[in-house]
Amino acid sequence: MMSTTIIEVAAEAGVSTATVSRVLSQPERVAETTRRRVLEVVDALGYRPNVAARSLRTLRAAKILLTVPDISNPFFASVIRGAEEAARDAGYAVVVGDTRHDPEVEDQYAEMLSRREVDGLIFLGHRLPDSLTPLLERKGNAAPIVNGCEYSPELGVPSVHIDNAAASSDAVEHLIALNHRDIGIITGPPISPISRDRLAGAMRAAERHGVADRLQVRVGDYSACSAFVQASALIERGVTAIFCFNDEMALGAISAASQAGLSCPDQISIVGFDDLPFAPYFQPALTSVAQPKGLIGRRAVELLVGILRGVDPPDRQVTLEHKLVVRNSTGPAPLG
Amino acid sequence: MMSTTIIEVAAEAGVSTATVSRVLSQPERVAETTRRRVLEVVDALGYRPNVAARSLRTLRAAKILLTVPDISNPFFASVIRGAEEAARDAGYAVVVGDTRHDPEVEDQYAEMLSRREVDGLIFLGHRLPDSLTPLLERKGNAAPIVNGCEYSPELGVPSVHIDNAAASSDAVEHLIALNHRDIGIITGPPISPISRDRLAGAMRAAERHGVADRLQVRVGDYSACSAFVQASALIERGVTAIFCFNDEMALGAISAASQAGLSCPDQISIVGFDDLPFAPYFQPALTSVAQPKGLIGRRAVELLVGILRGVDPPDRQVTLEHKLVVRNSTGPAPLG
DNA sequence: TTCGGCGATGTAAAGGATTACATTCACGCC
DNA sequence: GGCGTGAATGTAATCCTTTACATCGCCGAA
Repeated sequence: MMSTTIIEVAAEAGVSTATVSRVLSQPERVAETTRRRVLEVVDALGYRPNVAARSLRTLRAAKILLTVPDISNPFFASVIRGAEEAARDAGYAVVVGDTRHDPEVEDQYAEMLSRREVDGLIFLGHRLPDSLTPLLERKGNAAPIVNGCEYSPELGVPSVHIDNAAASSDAVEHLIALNHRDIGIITGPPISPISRDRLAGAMRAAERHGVADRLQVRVGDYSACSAFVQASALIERGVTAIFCFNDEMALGAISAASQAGLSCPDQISIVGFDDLPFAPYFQPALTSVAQPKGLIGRRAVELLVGILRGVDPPDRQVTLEHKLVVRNSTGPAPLG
Repeated sequence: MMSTTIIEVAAEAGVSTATVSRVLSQPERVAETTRRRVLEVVDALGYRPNVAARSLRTLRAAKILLTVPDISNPFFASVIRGAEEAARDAGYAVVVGDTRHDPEVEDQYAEMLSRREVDGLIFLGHRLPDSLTPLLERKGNAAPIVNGCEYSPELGVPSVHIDNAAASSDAVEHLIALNHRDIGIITGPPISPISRDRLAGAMRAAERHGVADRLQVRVGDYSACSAFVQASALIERGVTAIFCFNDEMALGAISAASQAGLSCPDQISIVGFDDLPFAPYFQPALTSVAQPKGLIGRRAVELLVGILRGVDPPDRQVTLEHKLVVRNSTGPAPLG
């Protein structure tokens, strides 16, 4: 039942536990022959260091917690992958937590940090659990917490994100260039800074072209279902284009358009956000704003690892490039 | 820097560490007044038990590892949610690992079990990492390992799944009832038992109706892209219906049909598998075989927790109900 | 009054790895 | 020959909790 310990390995190899430990964590400090002998015994006995004991002693868990607000959104999957790769490079494992937008669950996960089950936290939502504020105050810039995708300056936490306003502006500019004037927008929940930024960017673009007053804004919740409802309403009010703040909502909007007997892109144009892996396979292929998803994850981890190592990061705010990918769901506005 | 320990709490509250520990883990064994006083101090000092020390002592990590082959597949997201809920009910946290179908990564995650970082493992793929075979041999039925979604009898591991053959058979029966005779199938990788079972079920249904020899089988890899390619080939060979072994591939097939100038469902019918949350929003809304995703996760956890508690599960194989959800991507075979 | 029993609490021994510090030994140089 | 140096290894304290066992009162029964 009880698994082999370092003591048994040491006994079997005829060395002290210290030597065994060194063989495993700082091999260069052990003589070649000894090292080989110890490794043989380790192998023969199937010895695996007990992480609990190790992390008790070292105060390191070698783990990073990554919480996502909705794991069923494939957008986050790519971020997770990028994070895992970077974490592995730095010698950390990633624990993924799905908070389902639930503050209580967020709190539960945050506890893992307080209890030192993980060395740091990357959260992709916009809420920082209350239980972390003491830590944040105590440690200041050294608090091992990083925000990804979203960015709320008031949290005082380093973060990695794109320029959501500019990205959103690009999308609207694209529609305006196609002669659309009556543009509908389906946002995310207003509480999300990401959604606010995107809305601001969209407004700005509309203003630049004098169509701000014709902009029709509707609030969605990032689900296809919510977008279906809102898009139906927008269509009824005569928009010729709809910009959705994520791809899943764009799917709902396309569905609503089809339901209303409008063909996309001939009669209505639809733009999404995130450029999910299967956006090219939607009917029609979706025009969408691409974020460097994997890179966001990677840079967030790098930022966090920097903090954990005690090196002050050059930038506590990292802004990455976005890119509008034009496909078949957008076209010239129908005439008059 | 160092956080508060149980010793400081004990000192502050004027009791022994044993009492503090008991207040936290078996409150009923401590007198009301003492308990209250200790809890106050715990609160005041912001004491959080150190999990490393605890799990070192108790040999329990209170964590379950759940590995998925591809976290970007929303199908798994629902399974993960079900698992998390059940785990929480049982006092466990879930660590999610994305293996990307990579055996090496699977091995790395399996190591977490060997190192006792987690108490048990639920894997949703079809491969059991080699490093676990010793454990499996040693512990036999008591090995804390459960398989979900897939099922390979030869692994000798308990598992939770649907009857994939029957489900697949249902899908083909549906197509045949709509008068389709030239049916194309896009499978998953042949190595996956799930894909083999589904293929067997589809063949059986075709045989029952004497159209087995007209069945055209193509191998996909569960990606929209692979399905696009295979579906294009199938269309060229004149099938009137395509059954894809997941929804993402169905999306690719629809895209291929549209590319080929065929309208779905009028000229070609397409069936998916999994019934993803946004299947209703595809164009056309997708007919798909639904699995009880959340329940799969939940039952897998229950099975695992049973093993961890040492109670022999009533069934080491749990088969759950599937259901064919008919929407607009399937219709009567075109005449002639 | 005495004592068994029981509830509440304390004492101290694990649990397994890391690591500061101590020791040993071989080597080379004066 | 003596001694400093540095590499290789050993000794033992430490990380923080949990828990078996011991202790201490107190109450009720004899």
